[in-house]
Amino acid sequence: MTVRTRIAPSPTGDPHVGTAYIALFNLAFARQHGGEFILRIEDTDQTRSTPESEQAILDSLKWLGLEWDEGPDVGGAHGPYRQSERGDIYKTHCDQLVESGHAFRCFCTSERLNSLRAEQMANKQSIGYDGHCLSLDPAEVAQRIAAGEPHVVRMKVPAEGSCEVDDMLRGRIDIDWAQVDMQVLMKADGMPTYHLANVVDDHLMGITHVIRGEEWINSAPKHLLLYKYFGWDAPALCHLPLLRNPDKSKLSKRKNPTSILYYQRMGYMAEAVLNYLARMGWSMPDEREKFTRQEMFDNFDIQRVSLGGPIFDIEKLSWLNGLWIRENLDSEAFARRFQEWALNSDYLSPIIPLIQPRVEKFSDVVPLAGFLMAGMLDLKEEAFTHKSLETEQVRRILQFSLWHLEAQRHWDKDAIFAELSALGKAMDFKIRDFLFPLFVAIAGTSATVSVVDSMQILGPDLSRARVRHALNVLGAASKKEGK
RNA sequence: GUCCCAUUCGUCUAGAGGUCUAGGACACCGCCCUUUCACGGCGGUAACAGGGGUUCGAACCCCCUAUGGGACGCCA
Repeated sequence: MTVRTRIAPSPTGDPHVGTAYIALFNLAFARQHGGEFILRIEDTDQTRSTPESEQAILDSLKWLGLEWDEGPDVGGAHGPYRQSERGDIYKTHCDQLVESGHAFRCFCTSERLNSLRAEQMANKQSIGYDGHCLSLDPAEVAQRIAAGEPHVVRMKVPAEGSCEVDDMLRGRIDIDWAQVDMQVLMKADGMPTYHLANVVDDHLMGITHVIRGEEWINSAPKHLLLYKYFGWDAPALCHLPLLRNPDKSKLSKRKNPTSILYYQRMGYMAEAVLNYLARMGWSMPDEREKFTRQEMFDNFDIQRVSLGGPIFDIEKLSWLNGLWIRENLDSEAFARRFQEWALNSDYLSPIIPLIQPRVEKFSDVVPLAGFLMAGMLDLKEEAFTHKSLETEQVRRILQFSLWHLEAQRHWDKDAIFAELSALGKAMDFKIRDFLFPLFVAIAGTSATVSVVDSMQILGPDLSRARVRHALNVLGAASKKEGK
């Protein structure tokens, strides 16, 4: 048995806890059945993954104690096998589908597709490709290809009936073929879409079980149909519930820290984070809350997964982490772990040049740089009083900065500074005034080291969380200055 | 808008027709322990979304409604 999941690196390079969640259940299922677990990085678009973002997610999963098997090299154009020289397996398979009449070439422009969509939206029809190029004359197709006209390849879909999707947890799900779009398989640039790549290399790699997030249920018919077109056996499918924000929407960084790096920086133990993730939608047969990775694997039963989307509750995670710290670490281990967390040279070396010029005694270090080893700061509203800024302006600065920080893709100090200084200028503040609220939000005081350096060191999620916290301390930005 | 998935205390969950006056955990409240705080111990508040069936009997099965979420890209 070979189980796999696919992960997409985040464009910002932040490894998402949802990814770890899915990976954990894949691993548990595979180990429970003595099978392999294959992890593939999926990014045929290549807009998300860079060597750094891929490494970041892999490192985070390792930190959590998750492991995976290599699996065979099937020569895919992407993923960990991107380096492969074995040629384009997707093009070959795609051509095969065109020849067998299961797929067709489509020359429609994106303008036509956009207006089609707009029209369907206006007429309240269901949205999808209208089959415009479905029955083009083969001679014409050949001619247009020869002329170098850009085109894509789309899969054909049955005109009527429905697709039966068998989900390991949900049983049978019927989806009408009318709901299934004639999915693009091969893009105009010659890269496969996720759907094609997914099916082709899963088959080539001998995948027997696919455990993925709930958001894929609707595309399951496309995948199943492709297996059928190729004449291959489809793997068993399992769709796990999605982790949620406290407002029940899909867990997102706008509302929550979602990066594994954040939990690392906050000083959670990997064992506890993994333990907590395991409790999302799953429970031990004896209902105990605290258990190790191995204990989970020994008792794992995927049928015990509950389907309601669980809300990621940081308070309970913290409680669990406290249990781990108190019960599983003796003084020596605690000392070692703490040292690894706070005083390792990777973390410390970028900090030293920042603080060394500003201290007179070693005893100045903790008061000056302690905020770089803290979680949320204990801020008071008074800390934000400034000689020339009104409270309302402080709020606006923090709110706008937060929005910009949330959108920040490359989290390094130069990029952050460029972004903030442009924003400050646009809002017509002097840069030193503009930065003041951010100093307080990030460091608790304005008399400290560079705020953008600090943000880089703290990382995006923790920095954003602190700015968010500062806004909470100041009250909602909309609230009018009355007192 | 169309389709799909879900719905047990505020939150995570146990519960596979009778053992459910629904159990555990987090959070919250109270008491005890304690020079403080935390830890720990004990106790408490708090839920089967609503309505119809099926059945001798329903949290559990079926239908409808409601609510929440997800999907509808040459993203994954």
